[in-house]
Amino acid sequence: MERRVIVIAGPTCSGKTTLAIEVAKELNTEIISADSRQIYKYLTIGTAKPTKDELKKVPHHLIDILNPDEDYSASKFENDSLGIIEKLHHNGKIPVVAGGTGLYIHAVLQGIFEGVDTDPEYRSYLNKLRDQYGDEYIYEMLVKTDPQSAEKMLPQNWKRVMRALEVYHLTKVPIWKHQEEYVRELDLEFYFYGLEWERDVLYKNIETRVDLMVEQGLLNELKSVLSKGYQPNVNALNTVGYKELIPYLNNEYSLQRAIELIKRNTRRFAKRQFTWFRRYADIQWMKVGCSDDITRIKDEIISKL
RNA sequence: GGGCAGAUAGCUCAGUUGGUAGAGCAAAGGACUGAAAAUCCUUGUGUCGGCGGUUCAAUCCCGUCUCUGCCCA
Repeated sequence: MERRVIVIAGPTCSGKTTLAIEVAKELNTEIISADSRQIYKYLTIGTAKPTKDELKKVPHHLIDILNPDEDYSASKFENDSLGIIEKLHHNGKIPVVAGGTGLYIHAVLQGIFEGVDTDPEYRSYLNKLRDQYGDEYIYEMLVKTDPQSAEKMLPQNWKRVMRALEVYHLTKVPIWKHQEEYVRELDLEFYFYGLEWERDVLYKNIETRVDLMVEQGLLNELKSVLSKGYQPNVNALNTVGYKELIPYLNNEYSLQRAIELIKRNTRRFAKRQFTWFRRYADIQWMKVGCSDDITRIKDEIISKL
Protein backbone atom coordinates (compact mmCIF):
# COMPACT_ATOMS: atom_id res chain seq x y z
CA MET A 1 0.00 0.00 0.00
CA GLU A 2 1.34 3.37 -1.04
CA ARG A 3 1.92 5.82 1.81
CA ARG A 4 4.28 8.38 0.37
CA VAL A 5 3.27 12.04 -0.08
CA ILE A 6 5.33 14.73 -1.76
CA VAL A 7 4.88 18.18 -0.26
CA ILE A 8 6.18 21.23 -2.06
CA ALA A 9 6.14 24.49 -0.15
CA GLY A 10 7.77 27.86 -0.64
CA PRO A 11 7.02 31.52 -1.02
CA THR A 12 4.78 32.99 -3.66
CA CYS A 13 6.38 33.25 -7.10
CA SER A 14 8.93 30.55 -6.35
CA GLY A 15 7.91 28.09 -9.04
CA LYS A 16 5.87 25.68 -6.94
CA THR A 17 3.17 25.33 -9.57
CA THR A 18 5.59 24.46 -12.37
CA LEU A 19 7.59 22.09 -10.21
CA ALA A 20 4.51 20.31 -8.93
CA ILE A 21 3.24 19.81 -12.46
CA GLU A 22 6.57 18.45 -13.69
CA VAL A 23 6.79 16.05 -10.79
CA ALA A 24 3.18 14.94 -11.06
CA LYS A 25 3.39 14.44 -14.79
CA GLU A 26 6.40 12.21 -14.48
CA LEU A 27 4.81 10.19 -11.67
CA ASN A 28 1.46 10.11 -13.43
CA THR A 29 -0.25 11.40 -10.32
CA GLU A 30 -2.35 14.38 -9.19
CA ILE A 31 -1.84 17.66 -7.38
CA ILE A 32 -3.49 18.96 -4.24
CA SER A 33 -3.29 22.72 -4.02
CA ALA A 34 -2.55 24.00 -0.50
CA ASP A 35 -3.50 27.57 -1.17
CA SER A 36 -6.14 29.43 0.78
CA ARG A 37 -6.86 31.80 -2.13
CA GLN A 38 -6.81 29.54 -5.16
CA ILE A 39 -9.64 27.75 -3.40
CA TYR A 40 -11.89 30.52 -4.67
CA LYS A 41 -13.49 30.78 -8.06
CA TYR A 42 -12.99 33.95 -10.10
CA LEU A 43 -9.77 34.93 -8.32
CA THR A 44 -7.54 33.69 -11.10
CA ILE A 45 -5.03 36.27 -12.23
CA GLY A 46 -4.33 37.70 -8.79
CA THR A 47 -3.76 34.32 -7.17
CA ALA A 48 -1.52 33.09 -9.98
CA LYS A 49 -3.53 29.95 -10.48
CA PRO A 50 -2.21 27.33 -12.87
CA THR A 51 -3.28 28.11 -16.42
CA LYS A 52 -5.90 26.12 -18.29
CA ASP A 53 -3.12 24.35 -20.17
CA GLU A 54 -1.39 23.43 -16.96
CA LEU A 55 -4.62 22.21 -15.42
CA LYS A 56 -5.08 20.00 -18.46
CA LYS A 57 -1.69 18.38 -18.04
CA VAL A 58 -2.30 17.17 -14.50
CA PRO A 59 -5.50 16.88 -12.44
CA HIS A 60 -5.62 19.49 -9.65
CA HIS A 61 -7.65 19.37 -6.46
CA LEU A 62 -8.95 22.12 -4.19
CA ILE A 63 -8.79 24.88 -6.76
CA ASP A 64 -11.94 26.82 -7.68
CA ILE A 65 -14.11 24.93 -5.24
CA LEU A 66 -15.73 27.88 -3.44
CA ASN A 67 -17.56 31.08 -4.21
CA PRO A 68 -15.83 34.19 -2.88
CA ASP A 69 -18.31 34.62 -0.04
CA GLU A 70 -17.96 31.08 1.29
CA ASP A 71 -15.93 30.17 4.35
CA TYR A 72 -13.18 27.66 4.55
CA SER A 73 -10.65 26.70 7.16
CA ALA A 74 -7.41 24.91 7.80
CA SER A 75 -9.30 22.06 9.35
CA LYS A 76 -11.58 21.65 6.36
CA PHE A 77 -8.48 21.68 4.28
CA GLU A 78 -7.02 18.92 6.38
CA ASN A 79 -10.10 16.75 5.91
CA ASP A 80 -10.39 17.47 2.21
CA SER A 81 -6.75 16.91 1.44
CA LEU A 82 -6.44 13.76 3.54
CA GLY A 83 -9.47 12.37 1.77
CA ILE A 84 -7.91 12.98 -1.62
CA ILE A 85 -4.59 11.57 -0.45
CA GLU A 86 -6.29 8.40 0.65
CA LYS A 87 -8.02 7.99 -2.68
CA LEU A 88 -4.83 8.56 -4.64
CA HIS A 89 -2.96 6.12 -2.44
CA HIS A 90 -5.68 3.62 -3.04
CA ASN A 91 -4.98 3.96 -6.75
CA GLY A 92 -1.29 3.47 -6.16
CA LYS A 93 -0.39 7.11 -6.77
CA ILE A 94 1.91 9.40 -4.82
CA PRO A 95 0.02 12.66 -4.18
CA VAL A 96 1.79 15.96 -4.69
CA VAL A 97 0.69 18.64 -2.23
CA ALA A 98 1.86 22.07 -3.36
CA GLY A 99 1.13 25.48 -1.98
CA GLY A 100 2.20 28.45 0.01
CA THR A 101 -0.37 28.59 2.79
CA GLY A 102 1.72 27.63 5.80
CA LEU A 103 -1.16 26.68 8.02
CA TYR A 104 -2.63 24.41 5.37
CA ILE A 105 0.68 22.67 4.82
CA HIS A 106 0.86 22.28 8.57
CA ALA A 107 -2.62 20.79 8.60
CA VAL A 108 -1.54 18.09 6.16
CA LEU A 109 1.75 17.34 7.85
CA GLN A 110 0.69 17.39 11.47
CA GLY A 111 -3.01 18.06 11.66
CA ILE A 112 -5.19 20.54 13.47
CA PHE A 113 -6.83 19.47 16.71
CA GLU A 114 -10.37 18.32 16.10
CA GLY A 115 -13.79 18.78 17.47
CA VAL A 116 -14.03 22.52 17.97
CA ASP A 117 -15.74 24.11 15.05
CA THR A 118 -16.09 27.80 14.40
CA ASP A 119 -19.08 29.54 15.89
CA PRO A 120 -20.08 32.37 13.56
CA GLU A 121 -22.62 33.76 15.98
CA TYR A 122 -20.15 33.95 18.83
CA ARG A 123 -17.57 35.44 16.51
CA SER A 124 -19.86 38.21 15.43
CA TYR A 125 -20.70 38.83 19.08
CA LEU A 126 -16.99 39.14 19.87
CA ASN A 127 -16.42 41.36 16.86
CA LYS A 128 -19.13 43.67 18.10
CA LEU A 129 -17.58 43.83 21.55
CA ARG A 130 -14.22 44.56 20.01
CA ASP A 131 -15.60 47.35 17.84
CA GLN A 132 -17.21 48.90 20.86
CA TYR A 133 -14.64 48.42 23.59
CA GLY A 134 -11.42 47.58 21.82
CA ASP A 135 -8.79 44.84 21.83
CA GLU A 136 -8.10 45.08 25.54
CA TYR A 137 -11.66 44.27 26.43
CA ILE A 138 -11.84 40.90 24.72
CA TYR A 139 -8.31 40.17 25.85
CA GLU A 140 -9.43 40.65 29.44
CA MET A 141 -12.21 38.16 28.79
CA LEU A 142 -9.55 35.65 27.82
CA VAL A 143 -7.39 36.47 30.81
CA LYS A 144 -10.35 35.56 33.00
CA THR A 145 -11.31 32.34 31.25
CA ASP A 146 -7.99 31.01 29.95
CA PRO A 147 -5.07 32.90 31.48
CA GLN A 148 -2.48 30.44 30.21
CA SER A 149 -3.34 31.06 26.58
CA ALA A 150 -3.73 34.78 27.19
CA GLU A 151 -0.19 34.89 28.42
CA LYS A 152 1.08 33.65 25.07
CA MET A 153 -0.86 36.28 23.13
CA LEU A 154 -0.98 40.01 22.86
CA PRO A 155 -4.25 41.96 23.06
CA GLN A 156 -3.55 43.47 19.64
CA ASN A 157 -3.55 40.06 18.02
CA TRP A 158 -7.30 39.91 18.24
CA LYS A 159 -7.77 37.03 15.81
CA ARG A 160 -5.86 34.64 17.98
CA VAL A 161 -7.54 36.00 21.09
CA MET A 162 -10.93 35.44 19.54
CA ARG A 163 -10.17 31.89 18.50
CA ALA A 164 -9.02 31.07 22.02
CA LEU A 165 -12.21 32.58 23.43
CA GLU A 166 -14.27 30.68 20.92
CA VAL A 167 -12.70 27.35 21.81
CA TYR A 168 -13.27 27.95 25.48
CA HIS A 169 -16.81 29.11 24.84
CA LEU A 170 -17.65 25.93 22.95
CA THR A 171 -15.87 23.36 25.10
CA LYS A 172 -15.07 24.94 28.46
CA VAL A 173 -11.58 23.61 27.91
CA PRO A 174 -8.72 26.00 27.11
CA ILE A 175 -7.25 25.89 23.64
CA TRP A 176 -3.76 25.00 24.83
CA LYS A 177 -5.15 21.86 26.40
CA HIS A 178 -6.77 20.79 23.16
CA GLN A 179 -3.49 21.36 21.42
CA GLU A 180 -1.53 19.48 24.01
CA GLU A 181 -3.78 16.46 24.01
CA TYR A 182 -4.15 16.21 20.28
CA VAL A 183 -2.29 13.37 18.61
CA ARG A 184 -2.92 12.37 15.05
CA GLU A 185 -2.18 8.86 13.99
CA LEU A 186 -1.67 8.58 10.29
CA ASP A 187 0.54 6.26 8.40
CA LEU A 188 1.95 8.70 5.87
CA GLU A 189 5.49 9.23 4.73
CA PHE A 190 6.20 12.81 3.75
CA TYR A 191 8.82 14.04 1.35
CA PHE A 192 8.84 17.68 2.28
CA TYR A 193 10.54 20.26 0.07
CA GLY A 194 10.85 24.02 0.20
CA LEU A 195 11.89 26.25 -2.65
CA GLU A 196 14.50 28.78 -1.72
CA TRP A 197 15.56 31.85 -3.68
CA GLU A 198 18.03 34.63 -3.23
CA ARG A 199 15.87 37.31 -1.69
CA ASP A 200 16.51 40.12 -4.19
CA VAL A 201 16.01 37.84 -7.18
CA LEU A 202 12.70 36.64 -5.82
CA TYR A 203 11.63 40.21 -5.15
CA LYS A 204 12.49 41.26 -8.67
CA ASN A 205 10.46 38.36 -10.03
CA ILE A 206 7.56 39.36 -7.82
CA GLU A 207 7.56 42.87 -9.21
CA THR A 208 7.66 41.61 -12.76
CA ARG A 209 4.82 39.25 -12.05
CA VAL A 210 2.67 41.96 -10.49
CA ASP A 211 3.14 44.13 -13.59
CA LEU A 212 2.16 41.15 -15.69
CA MET A 213 -0.97 40.54 -13.62
CA VAL A 214 -2.02 44.12 -14.14
CA GLU A 215 -1.43 43.78 -17.89
CA GLN A 216 -3.47 40.60 -17.93
CA GLY A 217 -6.44 42.42 -16.46
CA LEU A 218 -6.27 42.09 -12.70
CA LEU A 219 -8.40 45.19 -12.29
CA ASN A 220 -11.12 43.84 -14.57
CA GLU A 221 -11.06 40.59 -12.70
CA LEU A 222 -11.75 42.41 -9.44
CA LYS A 223 -14.49 44.50 -11.05
CA SER A 224 -16.10 41.38 -12.42
CA VAL A 225 -16.10 39.73 -8.98
CA LEU A 226 -17.67 42.83 -7.47
CA SER A 227 -20.24 43.01 -10.24
CA LYS A 228 -21.35 39.50 -9.35
CA GLY A 229 -22.52 41.03 -6.10
CA TYR A 230 -19.71 39.97 -3.77
CA GLN A 231 -18.92 42.58 -1.16
CA PRO A 232 -15.45 44.12 -1.06
CA ASN A 233 -15.04 42.97 2.54
CA VAL A 234 -15.43 39.23 1.97
CA ASN A 235 -12.49 37.17 3.15
CA ALA A 236 -11.63 36.09 -0.38
CA LEU A 237 -10.95 39.68 -1.37
CA ASN A 238 -8.80 40.35 1.68
CA THR A 239 -6.03 39.12 -0.56
CA VAL A 240 -2.91 40.81 -1.83
CA GLY A 241 -3.63 42.11 -5.30
CA TYR A 242 -7.28 42.75 -4.68
CA LYS A 243 -7.37 44.51 -1.35
CA GLU A 244 -5.04 47.23 -2.65
CA LEU A 245 -7.15 47.85 -5.75
CA ILE A 246 -10.40 48.40 -3.88
CA PRO A 247 -9.36 51.77 -2.42
CA TYR A 248 -8.18 52.76 -5.90
CA LEU A 249 -11.67 52.04 -7.21
CA ASN A 250 -12.96 54.28 -4.43
CA ASN A 251 -10.62 57.05 -5.60
CA GLU A 252 -8.56 56.95 -2.45
CA TYR A 253 -5.26 56.79 -4.32
CA SER A 254 -3.81 56.32 -7.79
CA LEU A 255 -3.46 53.10 -9.73
CA GLN A 256 0.30 53.51 -9.57
CA ARG A 257 0.13 53.66 -5.80
CA ALA A 258 -2.04 50.56 -5.72
CA ILE A 259 0.49 48.66 -7.80
CA GLU A 260 3.32 49.76 -5.53
CA LEU A 261 1.36 48.50 -2.54
CA ILE A 262 0.66 45.18 -4.21
CA LYS A 263 4.35 44.71 -4.85
CA ARG A 264 5.31 45.64 -1.31
CA ASN A 265 2.66 43.46 0.27
CA THR A 266 3.60 40.53 -1.91
CA ARG A 267 7.23 40.92 -0.83
CA ARG A 268 6.20 40.99 2.81
CA PHE A 269 3.99 37.97 2.29
CA ALA A 270 6.87 36.04 0.76
CA LYS A 271 9.02 36.93 3.75
CA ARG A 272 6.38 35.68 6.17
CA GLN A 273 6.15 32.44 4.23
CA PHE A 274 9.90 31.91 4.63
CA THR A 275 9.56 32.56 8.35
CA TRP A 276 6.79 30.04 8.63
CA PHE A 277 8.47 27.25 6.69
CA ARG A 278 11.81 27.69 8.43
CA ARG A 279 10.24 26.21 11.55
CA TYR A 280 10.24 22.70 10.10
CA ALA A 281 13.38 20.75 10.83
CA ASP A 282 12.54 18.13 8.20
CA ILE A 283 11.99 20.48 5.27
CA GLN A 284 14.55 20.04 2.52
CA TRP A 285 15.37 23.39 0.99
CA MET A 286 16.04 23.37 -2.73
CA LYS A 287 17.92 26.38 -4.02
CA VAL A 288 16.46 27.91 -7.14
CA GLY A 289 18.31 30.58 -9.10
CA CYS A 290 16.35 30.60 -12.33
CA SER A 291 13.41 28.78 -13.83
CA ASP A 292 15.69 26.21 -15.51
CA ASP A 293 16.56 24.82 -12.10
CA ILE A 294 13.05 23.48 -11.75
CA THR A 295 13.66 20.48 -13.99
CA ARG A 296 16.82 19.65 -12.13
CA ILE A 297 14.95 19.79 -8.83
CA LYS A 298 12.19 17.64 -10.25
CA ASP A 299 14.73 14.97 -11.12
CA GLU A 300 16.22 15.17 -7.65
CA ILE A 301 12.85 14.82 -5.95
CA ILE A 302 11.97 11.81 -8.02
CA SER A 303 15.33 10.16 -7.50
CA LYS A 304 14.93 10.42 -3.74
CA LEU A 305 11.62 8.60 -3.61
C1' G B 1 35.77 79.66 -16.70
C1' G B 2 32.86 82.53 -12.53
C1' G B 3 28.81 82.61 -8.77
C1' C B 4 25.24 80.19 -5.61
C1' A B 5 23.06 75.87 -3.24
C1' G B 6 23.54 70.89 -1.94
C1' A B 7 26.39 66.10 -0.48
C1' U B 8 23.90 62.84 6.66
C1' A B 9 20.69 55.24 7.11
C1' G B 10 18.80 51.45 1.01
C1' C B 11 15.42 56.19 -0.42
C1' U B 12 13.40 61.24 0.95
C1' C B 13 15.01 64.44 4.48
C1' A B 14 15.64 66.64 9.64
C1' G B 15 19.39 68.00 13.17
C1' U B 16 23.58 69.37 16.30
C1' U B 17 24.54 78.10 18.50
C1' G B 18 31.39 72.42 18.11
C1' G B 19 30.78 67.22 22.88
C1' U B 20 30.49 61.49 16.83
C1' A B 21 22.98 61.92 15.04
C1' G B 22 16.94 60.77 14.17
C1' A B 23 12.09 60.74 11.54
C1' G B 24 9.01 58.78 7.55
C1' C B 25 9.20 55.15 3.91
C1' A B 26 11.80 50.85 2.34
C1' A B 27 14.02 46.64 4.64
C1' A B 28 15.36 42.68 8.28
C1' G B 29 14.16 39.12 12.25
C1' G B 30 10.20 36.73 14.87
C1' A B 31 5.16 34.73 16.44
C1' C B 32 1.33 31.72 14.48
C1' U B 33 -2.93 24.82 15.79
C1' G B 34 -10.58 25.52 12.49
C1' A B 35 -10.57 33.57 9.11
C1' A B 36 -3.69 32.42 7.64
C1' A B 37 -2.18 36.14 0.86
C1' A B 38 -5.17 36.65 7.56
C1' U B 39 -3.66 38.75 12.33
C1' C B 40 0.29 40.52 15.21
C1' C B 41 5.43 41.65 17.76
C1' U B 42 10.56 43.48 17.62
C1' U B 43 14.63 46.10 15.18
C1' G B 44 17.98 52.41 13.16
C1' U B 45 26.58 52.46 13.74
C1' G B 46 25.65 55.50 9.56
C1' U B 47 34.00 56.49 7.48
C1' C B 48 27.31 62.81 8.63
C1' G B 49 31.34 63.15 0.28
C1' G B 50 37.47 62.89 0.31
C1' C B 51 41.89 65.21 2.26
C1' G B 52 44.06 68.94 5.27
C1' G B 53 43.64 72.99 9.16
C1' U B 54 41.81 75.43 13.80
C1' U B 55 40.32 73.22 18.61
C1' C B 56 40.90 69.49 24.63
C1' A B 57 37.05 67.93 21.05
C1' A B 58 34.81 68.81 14.15
C1' U B 59 29.33 65.88 10.95
C1' C B 60 28.96 71.25 12.41
C1' C B 61 33.98 76.48 11.77
C1' C B 62 38.10 77.44 7.86
C1' G B 63 40.80 75.81 3.33
C1' U B 64 40.93 72.60 -0.69
C1' C B 65 39.36 68.72 -3.95
C1' U B 66 35.41 65.60 -6.10
C1' C B 67 30.38 65.01 -7.46
C1' U B 68 25.15 66.91 -8.25
C1' G B 69 21.71 70.91 -9.31
C1' C B 70 20.72 75.97 -10.65
C1' C B 71 22.41 80.80 -12.44
C1' C B 72 26.00 83.97 -15.18
C1' A B 73 29.51 83.89 -19.13
